Amino acid sequence: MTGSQRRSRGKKAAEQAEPVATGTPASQRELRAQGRRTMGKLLDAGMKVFAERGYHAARVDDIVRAARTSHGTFYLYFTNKEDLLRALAVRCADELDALAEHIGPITADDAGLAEVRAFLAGFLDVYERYGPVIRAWMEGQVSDREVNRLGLRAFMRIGNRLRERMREAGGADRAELDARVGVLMAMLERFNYFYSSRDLGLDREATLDTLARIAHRGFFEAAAA
Amino acid sequence: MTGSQRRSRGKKAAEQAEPVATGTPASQRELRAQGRRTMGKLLDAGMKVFAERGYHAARVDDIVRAARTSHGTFYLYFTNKEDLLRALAVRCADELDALAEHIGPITADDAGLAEVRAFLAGFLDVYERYGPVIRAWMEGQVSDREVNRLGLRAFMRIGNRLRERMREAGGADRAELDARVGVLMAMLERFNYFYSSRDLGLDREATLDTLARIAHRGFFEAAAA
Amino acid sequence: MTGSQRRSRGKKAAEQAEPVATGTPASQRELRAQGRRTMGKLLDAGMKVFAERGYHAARVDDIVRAARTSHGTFYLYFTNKEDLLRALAVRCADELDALAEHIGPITADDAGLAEVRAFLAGFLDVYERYGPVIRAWMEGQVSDREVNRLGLRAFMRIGNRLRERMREAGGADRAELDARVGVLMAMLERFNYFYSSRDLGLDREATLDTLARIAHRGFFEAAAA
Amino acid sequence: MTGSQRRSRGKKAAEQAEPVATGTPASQRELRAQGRRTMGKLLDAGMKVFAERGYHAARVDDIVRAARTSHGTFYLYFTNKEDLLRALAVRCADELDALAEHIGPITADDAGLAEVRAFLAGFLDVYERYGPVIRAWMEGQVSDREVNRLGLRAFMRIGNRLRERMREAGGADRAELDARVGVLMAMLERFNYFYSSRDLGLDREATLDTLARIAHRGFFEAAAA
DNA sequence: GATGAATGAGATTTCATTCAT
DNA sequence: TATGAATGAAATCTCATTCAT
Repeated sequence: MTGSQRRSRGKKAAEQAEPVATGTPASQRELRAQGRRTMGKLLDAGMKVFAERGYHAARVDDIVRAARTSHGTFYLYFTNKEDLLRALAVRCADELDALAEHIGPITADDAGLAEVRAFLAGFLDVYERYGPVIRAWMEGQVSDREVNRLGLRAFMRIGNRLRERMREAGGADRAELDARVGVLMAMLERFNYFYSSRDLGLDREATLDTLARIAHRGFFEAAAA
Repeated sequence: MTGSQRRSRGKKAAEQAEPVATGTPASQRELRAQGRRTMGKLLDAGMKVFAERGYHAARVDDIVRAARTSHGTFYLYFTNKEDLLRALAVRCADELDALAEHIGPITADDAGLAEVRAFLAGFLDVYERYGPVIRAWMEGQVSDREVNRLGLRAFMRIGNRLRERMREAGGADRAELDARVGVLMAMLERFNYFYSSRDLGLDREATLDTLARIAHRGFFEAAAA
Repeated sequence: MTGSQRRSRGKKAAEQAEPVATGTPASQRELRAQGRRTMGKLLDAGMKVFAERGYHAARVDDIVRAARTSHGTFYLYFTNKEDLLRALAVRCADELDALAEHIGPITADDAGLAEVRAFLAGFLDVYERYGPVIRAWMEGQVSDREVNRLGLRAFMRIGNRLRERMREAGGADRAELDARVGVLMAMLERFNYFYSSRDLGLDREATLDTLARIAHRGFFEAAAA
Repeated sequence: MTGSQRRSRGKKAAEQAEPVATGTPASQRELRAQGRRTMGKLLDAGMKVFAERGYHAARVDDIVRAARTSHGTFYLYFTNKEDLLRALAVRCADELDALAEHIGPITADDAGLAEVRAFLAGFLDVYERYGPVIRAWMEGQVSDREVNRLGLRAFMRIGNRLRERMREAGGADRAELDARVGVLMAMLERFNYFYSSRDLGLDREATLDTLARIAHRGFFEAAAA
C-alpha cells in the first residue's frame, strides 16, 4: 500500500542514458517479436489492474498474474511499477495529443456543436481506457516528476488548442479565455472521472449530447449570444 | 485470524446502558477530559499528516509521532487509519452541511454576487482544512462504504441547495438545472483541489472574486441575460 | 496471545514473603468488605472468561470487562493473569481435596457402585466449574511452577485415595494398582474434558450411571470377578 | 483491511488448468524441487518448534529461524501459523488413517496381544512425532474448524476400527462397545500425552508391554474371561 | 480503593525487488 | 528470455502492565 516509495533504483536507471546491455532492467531495448508481445501483455495487464484497483493498491503480483507471466519477467521490462505507469502515460499522452490535433474550428452553428461533441467523445473514450493513468496524474499519486510532467503537458496541449478555438469564436479577452479554459478542463476531467469510475446509469450518447450542448453554448457561443 | 473472535461490545452496550469499558478500540466511548484531549490531538495530527503525505502514504507511525503519543494509544481511539479518516469525514461532512444550510437566495444583483462569493469562500475554507479527507472521498481511495457515503451525501446536500437557489433565480427546466449543478460542483471541487494542493501563487481574495463572478453570471444570472 | 511470558515481576513478588504494604499489587492483604467483593468479582470473571476462551486466549481486558471493573483494579488484586489463575487453582485444589476426603470404601455390591458414582458426580461437578483451570494444569500451558505443583498434588491426592480403596477391594499387587490408578485418572480427566468442553448431547445422569458401572466393575470389582 | 479484496485464485485455478502464479500465499501450488525442499524445511521446523514451545507460544519467527529461511518465505507457503498447523495435521491424519487400516483381528491368544502391542507402538510413534499437532486438536486451541474436524475424523477412524475388532472378539453389545472404545481412546491419548510430553523416565518397551497387556485383557479378552 | 489513560515491546503480515537457474 | 523462489524492510495491530488522578 504505502510500500511504493522504498527502493529508488528505478529513477537512476531512467536518468542515465547509458548504453543498455541485455539483462539491463530498462524498457528501452531492442525487442524481438516475443519480447514485444510480452511487453504488450504487461502493458495491457497494467491497464486492467490499475483500472480495477487503482494505481496504489495494484501490486506487481496482480499485474504479472493478469499478464500470465512471472515476477522476474516484469522487471525485465520495467524497473518499477512506476516505470510501467510511465510507459502507459506516454501512450496516453500520445493519444491525447492526437486528440488535440484533431479539434477543428468551432463555429456557432450545428457544425460547431458536432465538432465539440466529437472532441468530447474522443476525450471520454481516452478517459475510459486510460482512466487510472489520468487519475494518477491528477491526484498527484506519483512521486515521479516525469510522469506528472507528461500529464500536465498533454492537458495543456488540449487546453491551448481549445483556447485557440475559443479565441477564433471571438468576443473574449485573454484573461477570460484563461478562465474559461481552466473551468472547461476541470469540468471535463471531473465529469469523465465520475462517468467512468462510478457506474451511474447514464446513457452514453445522450450524456454526450447534453454535455456538448452545454460546452458549445457556454464556452464557445457565449459571446455571440 | 485471532482478532476475529473478540469483542461483543455491540450486544453488551445494548444490554447495559453504562459506558463501555476501557480497551474497547472504538471511538464511541465515554471519555474524560484527558481522553478527549488525546483524541483531539490524534484527529489534528491525522489532518496534518494526511495533508502532508496524502491518506495512502500516511503511516500510523507518522500520525502518532505528530500527536506526540504512542502507537498503542492510537489503537485505543481508532481501530484503523481508516477509522480515523471516518471520524474526520464526519466532522467535515458536518461543516459542509452547515455551509449548505447557509446559502441564502441568490439574486441577480450585487447582493447575489456577494452571496455566491460568501459560499465559495466557505467552501474553499473547508476544503483547505479538510482537503485530504475530501480528496480521499473523491478519489475513492477508501474501501469503506460508510466514508464514501458520507462524502456523497454532504456534496449532494450542497448540490441540492444550489439547485434550489438556481430554480428560484428562474428560467431553467429540471434537466438544465441538473446539468448546471453537476458542472458547478465538478468545477468547484476541482478548482479547490488545485488551489489547495498545488501551490500556484494565486491571490486568494482576487481568485474568489473572479470565481464568484463567473459562477454568478454563468449559473444564476444566465437565464436573466 | 503469546505475550504472557514477558514481564516476570509476578514471580518475584510471590517468592518474597515480605510484609505486604497497602498498594502492593499482591493478593495477600487484609481486605475489607468492599475489597473482598471486588476480588470475588474478578475471580468469578476469571472463571467465566477462561471457560469461554481458554486461559491463553483470555485477555486481562476481557476479565475486567466481565467483572465490570477496571484494568487498574485488576492489578490491585493480582500481579498477573497467572496470579489470577493461581488463585483459582488454589480454590480448585481445595475442592478436589475435599472430594478425595469423601471417597468412602468401595465394596463390590451396589453400595460400592453408588460410592463410585457419587465420586464421579463430584468430580464432574468440579470439572464443570473449574475446567479451564484443570486444563491449564494438564496441558502445561502455564509456566508457573507453583500452579502446576498444585494441580499435580490435588490429582495425586485423589489418586492415592483411589489406590487405597482399590487395595482394600483386594486382589491386586502394587504395580497393578499403580497402573489402574493411572489409567483411571487419565480416563477420568479426558472424559470429563470431553464432556464439559464439547457439547456432545449426552444425558448427564445416564452417562454417570454408565461410567460408574464401568469403573466399578473394571477397577474395583475386577479381582473379585 | 486491504488483504480482503485480494485473491481470486479459486476461480482462476478452475478456469485455467495451469499452475497458479507465484505470490499466491497458499500451499496448493505447483512446486519445483527447490520449492518442495523449502516447504519441507518449514514443515519440519514447524514440528520442531511446536514441540518445543507448544503451538500457541510458537512464533512464526522461531519457525523461520529454525528453517533457516526468511519471514517472507514463510508467507509464501502458508497464509498463517494455523495454515502450517493444518498442513501438519493433514500429514498426521494420514498416518493415523494408515495406522487404523493396519489393525488386524485381535484374538484372545498371544497373536492378539502382539497385534495390540503393534498398534500401540504405532500410535505412540505417531504421537511422539506429531504430539504438538495432536495436542492442538485435543485442546481445541485452534479456531480453525477444518483442523479440528481432521483430528476428530482421524481419531474416529481408529475408534471405529477398534470397535470392529472388539465386536469380533465377541461378547459385548453396542452400548458396551461404545463405552469401551471411548475409554480406550481417552486412555490412549492421555497416556501418550504424558509419555511424550513430560519426561517420566519410563522404559519404552516395557511400558508398551504393560499397556498392551492391560488393553488386551481389559478391552478385548474381557468378555471371554 | 478505584479508574481511565498511556505505554511499548513484540507479533503478524505485506510486497517491491533481487537472485539463481 | 523467462521463471519460481527468496528476501527483508516496513507497516499494522495487540495486549500485559504501569501511571496519574
